[in-house]
Order: sequence, then C-alpha cells, then structure tokens
Amino acid sequence: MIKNDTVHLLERLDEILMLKGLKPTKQRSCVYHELLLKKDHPTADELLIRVRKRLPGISLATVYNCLETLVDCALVKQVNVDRSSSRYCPNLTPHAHFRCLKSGKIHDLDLSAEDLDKLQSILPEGFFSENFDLTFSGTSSFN
Amino acid sequence: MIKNDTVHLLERLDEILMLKGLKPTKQRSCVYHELLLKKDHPTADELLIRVRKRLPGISLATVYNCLETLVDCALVKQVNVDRSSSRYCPNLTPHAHFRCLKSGKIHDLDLSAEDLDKLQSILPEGFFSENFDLTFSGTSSFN
DNA sequence: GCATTTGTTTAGAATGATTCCAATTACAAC
DNA sequence: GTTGTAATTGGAATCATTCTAAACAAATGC
Repeated sequence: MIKNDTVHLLERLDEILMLKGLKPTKQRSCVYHELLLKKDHPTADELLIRVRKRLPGISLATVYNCLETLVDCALVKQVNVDRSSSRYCPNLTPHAHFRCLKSGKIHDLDLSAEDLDKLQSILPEGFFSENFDLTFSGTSSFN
Repeated sequence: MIKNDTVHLLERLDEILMLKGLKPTKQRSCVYHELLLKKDHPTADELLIRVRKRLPGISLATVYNCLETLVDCALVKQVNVDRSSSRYCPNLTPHAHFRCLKSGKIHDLDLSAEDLDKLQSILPEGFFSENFDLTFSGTSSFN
C-alpha cells in the first residue's frame, strides 16, 4: 500500500532535498506542510499569512524561495492564470484547472488517461509536448 | 465569399468601435494593423517599436490602451504564458498555443470541431466553460 | 569544542510589466 | 468658433517578484 499522507509527503520532501544537496529547513517544511493542509490554490502572500502562525518570523522572500525550491523538486505546481499572482498547488496528478468567474475560486479537474490521450491527440506532427497547461473559465455549481 | 483580408478587418474595427461608442483613432487602427501584418505574438513593447515606424509619437501607455480596447472588442486575444509579458494575437479561430522551449517561439495550433469536443468532454458535471486556455510546451521541429 | 565553509534566511532595495493620473490634444456637436 | 467628451501622452505609481548584502545555521575539518 502506498503511503500518501501528509507525514509521508513531508518525509519525501526531506529525502528529495538531500538528494539534490539542499538542506531540509523548517521554512521549506512548513511552507510545504501548509500547502498540503488546505488544498486550495494560495498565492505567496496568502501562504505567508498561514505559515506565520507557526513560523512568525518568516519573510515573504523566503516563502518565494521555498516555493521555487518545491517547484524545482517537482512537489508543487505553479499555476498562472492571467496576470494575477501565481498560485501554488501540491496536486501532482495530471489535472486541468477551472476558474469560476463568480467566486474566483480555482478548482482542480483531475484528468483520466483517456483525457490525457485526447489532449495528446490535439498536437499536430512535429510538436513534442513535455507539459501542458489547461485552464477553463466559466461558472461552476461547486462554490 | 467572406472577405477576410486586412482591409476588411480594419473596417470592421471601425464599425465595432462606433457601435460601442468609441472613436476610431489612428492609434487603434495602427496597432491593430501591425498585429495583422505579422501574426507572431508580439508583446506591447515589441508592438510599440513596430507601430512607431508609422506613428513615431505613440506612447507605450497608448499601445496598452489600444490593445485593451481591441481585446474588449473581441478582435484580439491576450496570451499569457507563465509570468512573462502578455502577448497579443489577432487569430480569432479557436486555437491552442505551443511554446517551443528551444526557440521561445509561440505557435498557434488550430483546433478542429472534433478537438473542441474533446476539450469539452474533459469538463465534469457542474462546470460550464465559456473559455479555455491551452498551452503546450516542449520542442517543435518548426522553428 | 571551535573555526570554517556553504547554503539559507532576512529585510529592504531594485526590477519589470502594467496601470494610473493629470494635463494636453483631437474631434464632434452645437 | 466654442464647448464637451473621449483619447493620448509622459511620467508617476503600483504590484508581484527577484535581487542583494548581511546575518544566521548547520555540517565539516581540525
């Protein structure tokens, strides 16, 4: 059975950091922990406020640094919608985003293997995609 | 037969502006014209340089204003990839974007009705999309 | 144990894209 | 022609993010 809970993910962070020659600091751990706790899509500012409950002295620059590290470690995805602040998301399963124009909320839409095939099939010859970014906007009944 | 050339599109701009109670100015016309001339995906800066060949006195603020108006008139799409400068695109047919990680170029990928259906089919119940934004990144043999 | 090294965090300054603002300018209607 | 309204302009302001230099912390070698 695959352990997939917060504790396990936090351990995994430390392992990955070590492997990359980076240090497992409490700032990195807390930023990641806070992201895992509430899987909405917070901005760096919002995350700063949450993380400061545990680490009152942490700075915004550090939150940005930690997030950059987490993205480099492929533990977190950076979500950019329009030109507003980047949002960060610990959901690593392939998914699209849906932005509700009424509530402003961003929902994850998990994608099946079939969905992924559909997306791949859109690519014409000569284009090789490593990554994609799919964001719908409209209205959702799940606010 | 549908007239679809630059002249026609420029006339259409003026009509749409009039209908919206906005004025058909030479700045708006030139910015749109320049976008139609070379269908790459210029940023506001790049467009400023091009437009200044005809309208040497135009300011960056005006280029931004004109682009905003064009986007409001649904004649131009604003393309945001990551957090870099917005790019502007006069291609109104439904399409996705492909960013080549080698050349940095952005290619339009035109989408068939079938492709659009595939995208729609990704949406779960309760989500109603008015708009989508699909950007692939990877490598392309068309540089 | 203590000094050294190296990576990390911090606060504040700097940057870059975009928007705002107040003053002109350009038309259009009277 | 004067008046009114919207558009343009240049520069200032804003916002998110990155940079910088100094302080800090943890690991290593002595």
